[in-house]
Amino acid sequence: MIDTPIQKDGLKKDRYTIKDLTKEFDVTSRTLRHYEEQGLITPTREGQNRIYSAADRTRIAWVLRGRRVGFSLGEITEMLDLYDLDDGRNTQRLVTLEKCRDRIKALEDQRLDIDDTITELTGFCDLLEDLTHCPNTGSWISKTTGQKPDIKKP
Amino acid sequence: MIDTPIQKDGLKKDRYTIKDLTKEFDVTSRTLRHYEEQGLITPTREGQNRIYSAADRTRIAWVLRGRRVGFSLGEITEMLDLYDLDDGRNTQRLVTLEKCRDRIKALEDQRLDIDDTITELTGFCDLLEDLTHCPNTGSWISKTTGQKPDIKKP
DNA sequence: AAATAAGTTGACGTTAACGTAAACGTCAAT
DNA sequence: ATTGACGTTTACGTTAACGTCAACTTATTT
Repeated sequence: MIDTPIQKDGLKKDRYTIKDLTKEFDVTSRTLRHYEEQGLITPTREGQNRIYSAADRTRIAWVLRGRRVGFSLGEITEMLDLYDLDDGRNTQRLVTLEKCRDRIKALEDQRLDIDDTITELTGFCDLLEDLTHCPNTGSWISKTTGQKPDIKKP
Repeated sequence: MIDTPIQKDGLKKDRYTIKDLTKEFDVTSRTLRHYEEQGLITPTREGQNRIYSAADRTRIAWVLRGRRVGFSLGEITEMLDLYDLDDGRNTQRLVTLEKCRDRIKALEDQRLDIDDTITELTGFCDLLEDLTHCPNTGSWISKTTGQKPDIKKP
């Protein structure tokens, strides 16, 4: 779960300036305005300045997490819209449910890809650790087997 | 592991046309040429036509997997270069090893993000499944608790 | 021979996700 | 009252990762 912000006085914060959030999430203000342009967040105004709510903050966290795992802003919009049960139609609920499941499936596939990549890279690390340079021949050999490794060059 | 291509005659294939690979990976030829322009693959030529080796094919698989998990072509180039132990310097090996570990760390972080997202979406799915529309009030209530759900709107 | 298919090389176009710069408002502190 | 720090809008610029199109060559089929 995305953590709830707690103030020093122990209250949940419900007011954030743009600076607060750029610092917290390490993004530029341009980025937050961009998300606003795209309709991903809708901060209120105080005079001319933007004031972000706790809900805005939560959505920003969603967006950034989505970006990190490779989703486009459009896809993230879709995902956030899933939470938006507006009218009371049941078909709408079922469609939302299906989309939601599709998203989960995509994420699970992505997870498999990541696991595979980690496995490959880890294997390569092990190989690298085992390698040592042979000054006689000028090439690499294995510490354990004394043999040349099987490294494929492009 | 990326699977090794086996022909009908049981031999490992070492010659692929561009069509072969576009079909296998479901990408356009433009994409493969783009990867070549970026130096990610270096197919040989037969007359004017490109001929891809098994190594090329393996690299393409890497690139596409990398793309799926959100890496840029530049980052993927880096990752592939990790496999490229050129001269015999040990420092180079150590640098490679470190980069490799960094990549693994990044991938593990990404997996955490994915798991979190899956958890949230799954929780929301459960909530959706439990919901039913109440014709009297015109709003949604829980089948099990009979209460209104806690859906946060933006 | 003519047509069709599949490949090639430029080279310009497109989209997403911001970056960046200009020109201005506002408020507290010096 | 002026200097910063922080905010705003407007709008053009940039980068990555291809798409798209034109104008070929080359091989195969009719």
